[in-house]
Amino acid sequence: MTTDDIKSKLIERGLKVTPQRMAILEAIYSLKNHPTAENIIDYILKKHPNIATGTVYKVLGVLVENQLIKKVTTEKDIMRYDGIMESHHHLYCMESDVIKDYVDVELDELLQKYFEKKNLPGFKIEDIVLQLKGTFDNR
Amino acid sequence: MTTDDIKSKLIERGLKVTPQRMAILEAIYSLKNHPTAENIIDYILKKHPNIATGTVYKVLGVLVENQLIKKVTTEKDIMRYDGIMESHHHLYCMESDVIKDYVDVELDELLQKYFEKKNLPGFKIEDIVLQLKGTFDNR
DNA sequence: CAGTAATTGAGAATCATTCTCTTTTAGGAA
DNA sequence: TTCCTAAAAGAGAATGATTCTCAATTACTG
Repeated sequence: MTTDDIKSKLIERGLKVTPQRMAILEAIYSLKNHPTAENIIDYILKKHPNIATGTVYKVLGVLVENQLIKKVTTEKDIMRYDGIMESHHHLYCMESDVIKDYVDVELDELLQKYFEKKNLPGFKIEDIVLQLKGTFDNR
Repeated sequence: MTTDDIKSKLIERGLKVTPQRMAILEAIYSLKNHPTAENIIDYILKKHPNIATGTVYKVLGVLVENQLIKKVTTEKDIMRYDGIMESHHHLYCMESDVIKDYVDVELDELLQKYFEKKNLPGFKIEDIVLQLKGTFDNR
């Protein structure tokens, strides 16, 4: 993911390209494990000492609205963010709060077929998120 | 769900039976739509004008730890609570924040079988929660 | 019914997030 | 390129959910 790639993503959505938005997107792509706003701020401060906390939250909101990133919720009351927009699920470790991406095309197809047959009356599904809660055995 | 039923649940878990815990559990069972702590406090204040906010949060934490209730997360940063412990999923309406329970034994079996075969290396699944995000058509 | 550890109340403290308002800036137009 | 304007960012106060502290109260044990 180059700087130009990131810039293109913003332009595609009709968003102005600002250094702050570039830096925040770059941070989300670099930081693994679904960073919190705080993680992102810490990361960015190295290169942009003057970025305001409020700006980070504002930009994150804009990026979510424009579907460049996703919010990820856990049972902790801190929001986390995910830069991967392809369909995937999450393995959530309740002990360590680690969230691992879980891509499973076969499962997605299975679920899609299942819900095509079993129509949910009055509800239009837009996204199916499977949260697999558990613990990582080994390290 | 009678008062005695609720009391039994507390005793089963080895928890002391206090009026506050009784009232909070009763509130969660009565309030539909996965109440927030605030919803619960409002509900309880009618009968228990002196209950402290902090107590409600503390009790909610204890009830979650003891598996009498579950936390439910949405993209809003307010925690919601669920008194139904049987396996079920959620239809989450992104427009109205309504959360409807979705019980589907067939789906649970399908998922269970699927993950029995497809072993996830290094991860022990304890709970599978499907969040179906979308919108309710009518109403 | 007394003793004790657990629980609660009251309110301050914390911490993530939002808001307000002023200043700055990106990007289109001249 | 330079100008213009709406959009974005900065600074820091405000908000609001949740947690913490500590003294007073209470549920259960014996």
